[in-house]
This record gives sequence, C-alpha cells and structure tokens, in this order.
Amino acid sequence: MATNSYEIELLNTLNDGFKDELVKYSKFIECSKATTPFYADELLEHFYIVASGKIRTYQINLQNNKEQTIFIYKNGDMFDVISLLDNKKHDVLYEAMEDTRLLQLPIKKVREWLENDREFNCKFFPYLAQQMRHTEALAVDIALYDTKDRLINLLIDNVDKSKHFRYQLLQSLSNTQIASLIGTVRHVIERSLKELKDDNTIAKSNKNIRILNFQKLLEKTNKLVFKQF
Amino acid sequence: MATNSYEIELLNTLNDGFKDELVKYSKFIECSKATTPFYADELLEHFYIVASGKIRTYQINLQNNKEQTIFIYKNGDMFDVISLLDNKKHDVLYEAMEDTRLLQLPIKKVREWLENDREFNCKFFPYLAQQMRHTEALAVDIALYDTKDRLINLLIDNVDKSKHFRYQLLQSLSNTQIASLIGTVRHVIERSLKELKDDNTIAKSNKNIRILNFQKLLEKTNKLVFKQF
DNA sequence: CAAAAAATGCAACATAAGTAGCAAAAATAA
DNA sequence: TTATTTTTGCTACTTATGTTGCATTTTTTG
Repeated sequence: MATNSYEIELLNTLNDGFKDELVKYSKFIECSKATTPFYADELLEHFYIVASGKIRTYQINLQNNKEQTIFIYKNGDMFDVISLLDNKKHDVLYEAMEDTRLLQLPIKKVREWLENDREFNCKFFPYLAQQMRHTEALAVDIALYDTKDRLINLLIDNVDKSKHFRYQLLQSLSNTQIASLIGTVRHVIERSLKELKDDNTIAKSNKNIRILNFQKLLEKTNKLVFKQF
Repeated sequence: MATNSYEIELLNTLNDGFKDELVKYSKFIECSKATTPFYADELLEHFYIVASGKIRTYQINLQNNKEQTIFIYKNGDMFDVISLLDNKKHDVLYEAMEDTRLLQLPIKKVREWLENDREFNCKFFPYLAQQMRHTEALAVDIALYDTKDRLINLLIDNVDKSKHFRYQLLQSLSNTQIASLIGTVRHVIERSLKELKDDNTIAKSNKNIRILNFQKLLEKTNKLVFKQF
C-alpha cells in the first residue's frame, strides 16, 4: 500500500508546489472497520481527506435506534467542511465502514489555504457545492417521495457518475445500511426490493443488487429525472 | 424606505472600502408578494442579498403537489450560494412571501471577492456553514423524527437565536406553510397543533402561535436538545 | 361595506411506514 | 472445519401519515 499522498486522485490534479506544501503538513491515519475513528471535538483540530476505504457520517434517534446516514466519504472526499468553515462543533457520528486510510491535516493550515490559495479553492468550492447539493437533495427526497421511489432513485443514482455521493455506493451494503441512506428501516425497503425482484427489474444476492431492466426502473420512478440517460 | 445598501445589517459590519466596491456593482430589485422572481438560470448570472421581505426556496412533488421549503431567506441572507460555488444550475423554485427588496450583484464579481477578498470570506464562510447545517438538520429531522416531534422542535427553534434559518420564522405563516417547512402537509400538523392547544401548551389565533408553557414543550420533544435553555 | 379568496377545523377513510418475532441463509471468526 | 454472528426473508400487526370532503372563520380585495 502506498504511503504517500499520490494515492488520492484529487491531489494529483494539484500543482507540485501546493502538493509539497500539503505533504509537509499531512500525516496518514489508519482506522479499522466498524470503529468510530473520532468525535466532533477532534474535528475542530484536524481536517481529513480519504485515501482509501469508507467513512460514514450519520445521526441516530435514541428512542428507536433508527439511523440516518448523511455521507459516505470515499477516496478524495474531505471532512469536516462545516467545522472548517465556522470553527464550531458539528454533531454527527462517524464510523469506518471498512479499513480506511486518511490524510490528516491541521485544520488551521487548511483554513489558511482556504483564505489564500487560489488553486486549493478552485478544487474546494465545487466540492463544497457537491456536499450541499447532496444534503439538500436528501432532505427533499425524504420529504416529498415515498420509500419505494427513494429506493428506485437510489438505484438509478448508483450508476449516475454525476451523483458524487450516490455513485457506486451500493456495492456490499446490507439492507440495513441501504435503508439508513434513504431515511427508512430495513423491513420497509425489503418490501420494495421484493416487488422489484418479483418483477424481474432487479436481481439480488447477498449485499449485491444487479439491475436487470434499467428502463423499467426509470419508468417506475415518480420523480422527474432531469438528467437523461 | 432607504434605497442604499445600509439597510442590510450584514453589510454594516464590512469596512468602507469593500462596501463602496459592493455598492458600485449592485442594483436594487423589487419583487412583489406571491410572485416567482426568477428561475434557476437567472441565478447563474446574478447573486442576491435580501434587503427586506422574505424569499422562499422550495421543491415540489408533481404527483401530489406536496411542497418542501428548503430556505426562507430574510434580511442579510444570500443566494444562490451553490451556483456561486460551482457555476451550475440549481433546480429549486423561488417565491416571494411578501414584497421583497433584493440587492442584485453580478455573480462573477462575487466569485472574485470569494477568491480574493479576505473580509468578504470572513463573513461568507460561516454563513455558508449555517446553510449547510440547516439542510443537514432538515434531512436528519425528517428521516428520524415523527411530525409531532418535528413541529415541537420547530416551535422551540423559533425562539432560539442560534438557529438562523428557524428563528422567528413562524410569525404570519399559514399552517400549510408551516407544514412545508417540516416535510408534511397541513392536516397532519393540525392534528398535532390541536393536541398542543387542548393541552394548553400553545394558543393559536390566525397565523400566530403563542407558546403558553415552554417547559411543557421541551418535555414533549423526543429529540435531544443539546443547547440548554 | 360586500364579495371573493384564503385559511382553519374537523371527521371519515385509505395507505404507507414502522414494529416485533422468528427461521433460514450467508458470512465471518475461532 | 465448526461455531458464532450477521444478514436476509417472511408474516402478522400497529401506528403514523396522507387523502378527501366540507363547513366555518378570517383575511383580502374591490
């Protein structure tokens, strides 16, 4: 496994001067599957970029233990951008979904780049917008569409490269984890999955959904899909 | 009514040099109640700061006409920050909730400030974080809590100054509009409002909710409120 | 002021979503 | 490999949410 920052795709698009600066202040952190690598306080000190693996952020309802996944961070993703911007605690829970390598940076240094480095901003601002689009779309989806539609949209987004935080997410997720992505619980989406299976729209083996008839899937969604396939 | 930018509180905290620059490129726009002042395309050209009035952004489910309000922008609020950051269309609907005055700025100019002006960023970044916190909280709320809890939390946030996009929002909102803030429809929250009224927790006259027993309200919420009152 | 429009309140009903429990299958660990 | 844990699939049931319809009240408009 490479131990330099070059394994992060995003960074390879930066010029050498900035990359050297970045390497100078960075440190690699490993966290193993199913652990909670840090709490909100820690993220006031450091900023992270994912090198490999997956980190999930979520919130939990303590009454019924229902969880809502907010982001699944993969290679090139950065967090916590909210604390970076306002230097305040951001109360979400973190979980490594697999063994994960992170590039750790002093958040003060990142704030300096944010304020002064044109090249950093040129990458960072559109990324920020992607995060904003994701949470907004999540809120609107859950509010306006029923779970079956949300599941179908998740399946569609899973093969849509323009959906950064949804693209190729479903590989090796359990039904419970899928449910927490779209604001519901396992049993409810299993009903919908069964329908789609009985219908030959999808096939399902353990932790793997295969789309058999994509056109059928598109026809089933009640949400207007602006992007054309 | 003043016709200069000084009526926007936010701008009064800027230094004179920057404020002059801002005035130089800005123009006031009026939009009247219940109109749609612009569409997503327009917001690729201009950036807006609210001087007075209220602008609501929302999305609609065309199957059942259910609406979800995303933001209600008031004095000092800015939009569209997503298009500002990534220069891409942001598909949401806009509606002036009352007669509204907006400061219109060329978005290219704002992008220049964003890249170069330390003072602008110093105000802008924390504001951006507020918007992000709001949409994330919205998504999590709708996903994890039932409508009664969400309504109670809305009532609590309504008197919590730290909740920028929720504070003092409910004055003169109809039940339909309140419902669209928390991802449900009028009849559903009316059931909960009735309970709270019968309970003497709140009193309600047309478009105005008065809290009679705040402690009772706090006790009713199943959501952990981190901030102490 | 009267007429029209908007907002509210309430009841009956339909359906989506969540809960509980359990057995079978698959994956993981010892 | 076997034992343990996790995941899945299904049934039955409960509750929350959404729908429809209409009468009453309040606000806005002319």
